Amino acid sequence: MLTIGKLAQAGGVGVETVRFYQRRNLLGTPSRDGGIRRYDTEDVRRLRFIRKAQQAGFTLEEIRELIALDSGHDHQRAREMAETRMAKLDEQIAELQRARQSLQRLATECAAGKSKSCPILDAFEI
Amino acid sequence: MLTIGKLAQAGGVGVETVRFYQRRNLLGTPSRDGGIRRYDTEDVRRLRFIRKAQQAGFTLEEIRELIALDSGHDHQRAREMAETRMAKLDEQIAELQRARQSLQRLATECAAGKSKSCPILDAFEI
DNA sequence: ATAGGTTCTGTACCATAGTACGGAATCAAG
DNA sequence: CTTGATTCCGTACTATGGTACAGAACCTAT
Repeated sequence: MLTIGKLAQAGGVGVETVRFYQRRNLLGTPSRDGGIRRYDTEDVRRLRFIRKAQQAGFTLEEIRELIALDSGHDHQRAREMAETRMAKLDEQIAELQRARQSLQRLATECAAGKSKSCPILDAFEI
Repeated sequence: MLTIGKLAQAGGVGVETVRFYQRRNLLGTPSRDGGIRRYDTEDVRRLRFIRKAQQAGFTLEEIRELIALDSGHDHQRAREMAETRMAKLDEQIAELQRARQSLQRLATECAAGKSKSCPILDAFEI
């Protein structure tokens, strides 16, 4: 059984973050040993789940739902959530690529120095 | 000369947003007509500049700096900022693509249904 | 036994980019 | 001239994901 500090260390997060996840119901209510929280390896797994899911772009609220699905073994809903998230990721990627392209074009024009004024600054002004 | 409401409308933002930009020094101090702010077409251009630069991924703080550069005609610094932003965009795009790929892999595996448990839920648990 | 590190609780604060609201004053239209 | 919209100011609140702190209690090692 781990104290909050050991759990945080094992999960690569801060102690306050564990307490924060607790408040958000991302971690179950731990057993107490004279007031002090005691965690097990399941909690470590849970903490790592949260970090991996975050990397996949899920919000903490979505992660809370995924955890609930895990208990209910609802594969269907999990697939749906993954697909929704992928669609969002595609949208975000496309948006960033558009931004990147227009910025690239402007920087190139600016480096070419054909116009008197800087196109990076100008371009937005239209 | 425009009132704050007309300026907001012209820039496609809310009145409160204009006041917010004012507080953040993204818009200059407007002239007053008996206490009431009066804006000109330059302010409309400025407002549109802000929105375009936001689309390119700049934060309001960076936009504040770009506006200062515009006054100082500092092309060099503007190019640097564009390049820094592009590098950040590349990083963000790569990160999202990694997230997308691992999610895709998981969803495909889940649909295939070879394993008893859902790989979307499992995969994070390792 | 005592010092220093952890943990407990609750609340407040950080950044980011706004949005909302109360109450007073003023402006425009009928 | 009155009604309704707009503007003023300051402050507080939203969402997201934490981070910090105060003051007390407790745990561990010397």
